[in-house]
Amino acid sequence: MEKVRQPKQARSIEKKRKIIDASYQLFSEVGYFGTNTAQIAKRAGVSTGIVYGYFRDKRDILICVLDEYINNVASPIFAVFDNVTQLNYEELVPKILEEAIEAHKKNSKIHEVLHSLTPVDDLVRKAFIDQEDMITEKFAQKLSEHGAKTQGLNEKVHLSMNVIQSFCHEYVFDSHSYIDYDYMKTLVCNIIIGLFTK
Amino acid sequence: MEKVRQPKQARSIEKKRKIIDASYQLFSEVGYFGTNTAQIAKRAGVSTGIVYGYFRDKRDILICVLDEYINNVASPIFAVFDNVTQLNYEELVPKILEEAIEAHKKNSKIHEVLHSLTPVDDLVRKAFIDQEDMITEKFAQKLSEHGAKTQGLNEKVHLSMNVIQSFCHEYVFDSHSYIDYDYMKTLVCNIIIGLFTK
Amino acid sequence: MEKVRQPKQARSIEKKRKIIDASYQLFSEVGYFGTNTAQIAKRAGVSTGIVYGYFRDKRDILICVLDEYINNVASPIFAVFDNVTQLNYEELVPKILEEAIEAHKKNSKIHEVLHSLTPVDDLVRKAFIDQEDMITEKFAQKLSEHGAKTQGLNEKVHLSMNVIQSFCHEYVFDSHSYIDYDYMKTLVCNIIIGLFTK
Amino acid sequence: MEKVRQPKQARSIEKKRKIIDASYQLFSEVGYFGTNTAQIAKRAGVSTGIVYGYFRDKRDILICVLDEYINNVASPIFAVFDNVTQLNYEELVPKILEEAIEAHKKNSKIHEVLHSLTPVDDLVRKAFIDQEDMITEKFAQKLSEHGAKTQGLNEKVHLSMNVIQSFCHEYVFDSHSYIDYDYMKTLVCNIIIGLFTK
DNA sequence: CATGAATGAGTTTTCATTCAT
DNA sequence: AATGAATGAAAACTCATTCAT
Repeated sequence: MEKVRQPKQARSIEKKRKIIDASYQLFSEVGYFGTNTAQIAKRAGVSTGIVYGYFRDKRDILICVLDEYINNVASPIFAVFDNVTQLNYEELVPKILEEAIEAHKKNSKIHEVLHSLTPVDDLVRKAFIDQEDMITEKFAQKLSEHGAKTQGLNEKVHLSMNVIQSFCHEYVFDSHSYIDYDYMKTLVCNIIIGLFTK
Repeated sequence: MEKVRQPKQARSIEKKRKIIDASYQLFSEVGYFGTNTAQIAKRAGVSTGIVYGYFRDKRDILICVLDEYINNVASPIFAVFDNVTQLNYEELVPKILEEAIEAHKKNSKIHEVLHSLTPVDDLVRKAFIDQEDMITEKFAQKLSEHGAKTQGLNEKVHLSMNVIQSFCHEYVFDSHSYIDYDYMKTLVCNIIIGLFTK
Repeated sequence: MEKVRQPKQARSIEKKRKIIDASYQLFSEVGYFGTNTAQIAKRAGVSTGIVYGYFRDKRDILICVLDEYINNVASPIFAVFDNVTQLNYEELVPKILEEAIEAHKKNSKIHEVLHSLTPVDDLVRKAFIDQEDMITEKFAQKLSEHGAKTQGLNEKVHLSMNVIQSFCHEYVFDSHSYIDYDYMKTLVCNIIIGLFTK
Repeated sequence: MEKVRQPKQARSIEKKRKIIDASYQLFSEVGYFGTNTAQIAKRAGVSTGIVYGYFRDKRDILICVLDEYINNVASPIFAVFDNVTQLNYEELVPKILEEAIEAHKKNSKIHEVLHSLTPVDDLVRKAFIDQEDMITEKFAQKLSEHGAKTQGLNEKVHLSMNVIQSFCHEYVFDSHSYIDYDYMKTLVCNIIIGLFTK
């Protein structure tokens, strides 16, 4: 017996959107545990009751926000891959890095919040692992399609992803005054290019 | 007027220790928001009331757990640096990496939990930034003492730290079946060595 | 101004029926407080809104279910009385008992649920009292028509009804393994026959 | 992990008592579903929070009230049995009936409310069945100890109990103006005496 | 210092009822 | 008449913090 509405009509879809957006914002601002359903409803401009018309419970909202986030981040990255026609690392790597930075700029706060639930919610943990798997797989496939040597491909791709991720985090939060982030950026590019060309 | 006792006597210090240890464990197991003060008191073998004799509030416990964690992680790393007498990267980097992996094995769960609070608690955020600053500074200083070229030293050190951190995370959680983590480890070593020798 | 529709048209009457039937079932299954109006509407195949077109509120549905129940139980009993042509207790009493058992088998669950509301709803309480009054009166009248001595007739009839009721309850729920319910049935018959013939 | 306090100290026991008493009253007055935990706390003169210090949840309170009720009713009945020295039905039956009426006078309201939960809560149902079993067994045993013929003893005892119960209910609620309850009482006595002596 | 019972504001969630369409 | 989304008051329950002992 499914209790949660599967909104078909435009109005309903829009309202579900509003709730997800409100939650997305609030989770970004004050975290999951710092947000209550009343705030979500208020921010979304709906009543507390209707929230439970669209979502089973608060965690269900979290899962939807998570999906949203995964999409937001994955789409632009995949777009980059899709536009690759030939393997010129000197060109490709910086492009991916820029894209990743953009994605981080938009989503870094929610990323932190969602990732923070990883130790405490298995579904969230799994979602992050799956996301990494997907990106790694897609990237590795692209590379081998274009004739990259498969020696340790998965490991190289995955490691590159990690390096990019942690760099983006640094770059976006910009917390260390003694770091020249643009210089760091070239270091990161060189590392990754080196990984695949040597 | 300071309300929170500064325990001088051995018995008091020991009790404060017990509370911190209990919290450390519980936070690791079920997270900060999944732990309540009654559980902490029970695990520590003290009354709920006395917890507030040693700590201003729950967050104050968090801060102490954070300090504890910072020490646990920083000490062995610093110890490695202290034992360095000459700059042989081929030797030094793997040693540091092993040390970092060990530190992660012991502290990965609490690390995740504490780090998860950075988006929501400025003091926690600052503590993590400071920790990174300290490690970076100490490492960079050591390197320049031993005659490393200072060209982009901070950036290289910081980046290395990031790479090591994210690798350790991967290594410890071991979530991706298609990854040969030992091969990845050599990749990481080579990257870092390359960073400082080319 | 009466808000609740008095449905005149066939379709409307049928819809009201469906709602009552759905409620009857649900109340039987999970009780009055365990049933919500959304479930009723769903089971009846109507919208939640229209329920309030036919009923003032949830209690109003309860009252209608109660009426339904009263009819379901009273009709067969009265039918038995109507078929009585001469007073042969040895024949009549077992027949009534069988009829009562049948009525209980069909309605015991809803009976319990509705009766359970007597301490909390005066109208429900009154309905049960009225039902007993009606049955007692009808029965007593029948008996005096056929020349029964009127000495304590009401009391004897009422008591018989009580005995039958509690026995039927036992018989239907069959909760006590050490009881031979068929033997008990003969005891009950004898008691009642004795009541009127000695 | 037991969360609910097992009060050892006088003060605590007394407070648990107060909560049970308040619930007993409120359940009697407005039913289980008509009572909320705030009312219970208020009536008991405690905070809402502490209620959950003594009881797992609202149903746990119900179970305690049920135990209380079972005791209240069972004790005086058992007391009667214990004082029986020889089997003089003409004497014994009226005495038991009087005792049962007294018990009903004190507990009829809560009896109705608790019994009303029978269709909806298996533990409550079981408690009532067990209570009947206990009384039946105790009574039957007493009778056979004193040389009563065992032919259909359980059935006779159980049936007597039912008759007494339903009569007491009638007697206490006194809902039917056309009934002479005292005359009815003699009928009941005669029925039961007849059951065991013929 | 220490206890653990007590507080009560705050949280998630439900549901009878209303209302725009 | 009919729909079903929307409302919001109220419910059960939690927990950081206080306080009488």
